[in-house]
Amino acid sequence: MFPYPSGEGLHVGHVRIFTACDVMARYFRMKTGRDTVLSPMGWDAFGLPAENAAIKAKKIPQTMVPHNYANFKKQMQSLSLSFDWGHEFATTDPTYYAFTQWLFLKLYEKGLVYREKVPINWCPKCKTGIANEEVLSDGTHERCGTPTGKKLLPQWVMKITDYAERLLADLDTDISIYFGQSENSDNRIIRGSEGRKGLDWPKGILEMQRNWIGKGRGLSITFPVNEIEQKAIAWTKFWETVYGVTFIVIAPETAQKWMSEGWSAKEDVVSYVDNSLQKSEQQRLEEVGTKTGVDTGLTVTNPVNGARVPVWVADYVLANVGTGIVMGVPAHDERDFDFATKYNLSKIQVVEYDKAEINQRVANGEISFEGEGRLINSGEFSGLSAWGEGKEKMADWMIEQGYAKWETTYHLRDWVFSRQRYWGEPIPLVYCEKCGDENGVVPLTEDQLPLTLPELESYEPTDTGESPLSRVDSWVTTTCPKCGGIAKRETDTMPNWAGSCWYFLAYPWWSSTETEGIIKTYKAKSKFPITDFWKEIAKPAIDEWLPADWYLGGAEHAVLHLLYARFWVKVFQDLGLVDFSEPFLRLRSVGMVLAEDGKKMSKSLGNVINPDDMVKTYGSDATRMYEMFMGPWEQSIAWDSGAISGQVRFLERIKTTMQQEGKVGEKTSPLLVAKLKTLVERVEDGVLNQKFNTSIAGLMEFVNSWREEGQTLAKEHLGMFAKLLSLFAPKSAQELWATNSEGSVEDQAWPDVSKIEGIEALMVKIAVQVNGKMRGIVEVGSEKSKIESEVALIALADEKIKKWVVGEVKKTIFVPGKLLSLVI
RNA sequence: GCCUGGGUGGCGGAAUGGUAUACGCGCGAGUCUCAAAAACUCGUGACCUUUAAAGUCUUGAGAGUUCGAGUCUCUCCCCAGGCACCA
Repeated sequence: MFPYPSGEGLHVGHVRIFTACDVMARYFRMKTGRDTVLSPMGWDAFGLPAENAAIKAKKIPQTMVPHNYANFKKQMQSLSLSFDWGHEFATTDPTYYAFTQWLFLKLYEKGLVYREKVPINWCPKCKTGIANEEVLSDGTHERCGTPTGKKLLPQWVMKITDYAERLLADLDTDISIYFGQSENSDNRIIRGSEGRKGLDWPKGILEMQRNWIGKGRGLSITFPVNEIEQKAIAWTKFWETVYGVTFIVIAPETAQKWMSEGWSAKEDVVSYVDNSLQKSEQQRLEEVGTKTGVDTGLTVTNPVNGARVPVWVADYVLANVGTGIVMGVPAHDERDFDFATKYNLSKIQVVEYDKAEINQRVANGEISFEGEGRLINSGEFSGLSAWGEGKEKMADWMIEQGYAKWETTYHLRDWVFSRQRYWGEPIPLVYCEKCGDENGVVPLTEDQLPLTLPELESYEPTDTGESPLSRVDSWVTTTCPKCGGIAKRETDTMPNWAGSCWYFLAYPWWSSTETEGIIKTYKAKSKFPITDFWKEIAKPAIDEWLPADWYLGGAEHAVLHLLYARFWVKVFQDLGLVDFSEPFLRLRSVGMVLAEDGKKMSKSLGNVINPDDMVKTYGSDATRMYEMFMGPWEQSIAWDSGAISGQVRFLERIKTTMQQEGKVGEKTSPLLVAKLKTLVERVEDGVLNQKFNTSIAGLMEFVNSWREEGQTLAKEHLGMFAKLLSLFAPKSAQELWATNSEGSVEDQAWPDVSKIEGIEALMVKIAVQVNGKMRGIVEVGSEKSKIESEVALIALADEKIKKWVVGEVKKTIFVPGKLLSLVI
């Protein structure tokens, strides 16, 4: 995942992610060939943090942002991160965002972007509307931590809900279909992913996406309202309790809708609804648990038994869950129980439980209970099992009778896409009174892209929800692309997710030196420059490289970037712009690097570790090694400034050992031949499973063995070791390589284990157990170690073991070359 | 409440059902030095024991499967992250 280049520079957390990327890239280049690897880097540079920092510094982001990413790049290079810099770009480059705008227009033309005046999440500090995904569960804005509110504003919204089902179902995409598609497929290593169903992503992130999409299958049951022309359609997964409905609750939003459709509600209902709708997200969250509501005076008829029950309005019913109307079944739902108890509404038990105590308390109206039991008070269904036959038969019957129908609901809401801020891609739409659509909108044509962001001296956001761009008359006033008359530009900008929704599609064909020029030539010769460019240049490169085999980054994007990018890719697939439905086949999420005190690193706590200082003090190799060694890569871990000295010592020891008399020679000692073979596999295994700490431990063990008295390494094998080391410590490895060989170690092929020649150690240690307990170790020749009778003979002759073998050996278990277990 | 990870020495952690505590940090002793640092060597889970040998115990708790369990099964406890008035 490309970083957001803040003014503070690289964080040690970035170093952890990008070193891992680098280690893997270096490994694959050696293993499968330089031309099989694309390991690019770019800058996600639009958006709030950069803009806020620029405002604070009284500068313009256009000059500040390039300065920031130049610094990031310098830091990355000082860490020997071997990205393919020829493909570098920033999302803020006009040539880049011409494509972002073009892709936006593609979505627009497909009818997936609509304008609506809706109450949206509003951050009062950043003074902009934000998406649902950007509001944390405590109601604060994920960027700045400010409590958000609601604001009614006309917004551009993306219909991500149209793709809800595919976003959910494709999590189970068989990714093996993608291995084997590209030209480089023969070389792609899919170890660890074979036979896997679904995206090879961390379980937790898959689960978070499933929860966020929140598919629910249930019944919509229609309760006709007696007093006015409305139907209360309640959605439920627990329709088997429908005979227990003693009231209906509607959300304030639903009440408002009914009022707008002609219901003249009582004064207290109107004020309750007004009041609730004004509550901020924060307030509503604080009030969870204390339920309030008002009797509307309306009643509905329960279709299943003709019972008339009252309709209440209460804000514990959420408008965006199901239909915004729920059945009140206080005997079998905790929330309904609380509400009914508070307002003295009746309770009817419709499920009887096995546990007498629970059953009695439900019958007495003392508690609610949800669980499997037998239906009672449920007409012809009484006596059937509540979650089995009863549930099934009741559904069939209600549908047959026309009381209910199946309905699948999703938690996912459409994506609010406009931002009332300056530092984002301008939305390429204009308003023309003459030829606009129902909203007055005309899209720009692609030869007019990029629509560049004007440079402004003052671009502070406003409290009114007006974009800063709206203050720039000269920019806002334009001509209509259709009729040529006077038109006004859209002044909202895109969220910073826009650029990151497709950047991975740009890497394969982007050239930091050539793309701008090529686009110019396309513009000169074609009315559809971007479309033609995509077809002729971008698409073939995308076909060759994507989807991405490995995607490494932080878990904080689980339902933000990772959801949005999947959505766009699916749309692009439908538009024929790409040929795949999932952008990232294998995702790995890095653990956080915490400060030494175990807290999050932050300027205000003064506990930040700066990678530049580490490089200066210990060197880039030791810094990289330490970050890869400090713990399992996917796990959060606190920085330990003492422990990095271990890496410095290790790198130093390699050099001093090499200089010692007799350590490098013509032949490798038998012990080291065997160890080198396992080391190659161990390093490889650690890299492919992101267990870099074990790879490094292996390298250390090998050096420890080499340092033992009498152990010699042949020049050839020392070179092999240098190759392994080069993944983690490229500079030290190159020094080592250069002592005996020409060229650059990173250009070499990965060692082939089967070609490691030399005599291996002859003696093998076999563990001996008696009745399952370890009782000794015997050394036998490697040939004999594979033969049970030979090992048993030696073991039983061993004094230490013999004394535990009292009586007859009833059974032996033998693992060739490893273990002998005797059962007495 | 639900979901997903975890729980192993003083610390970070390692271990296809087969020698638990690899590797590193720290700590202790020693070598070198006038001295210190660095470097190097040795030691370092607990108990018993003057020491050693030998032994016993030990991977959150308890049970089970197995010749053999950190690893598999069940019950429970705790920690971290995510979701949640989701009907």
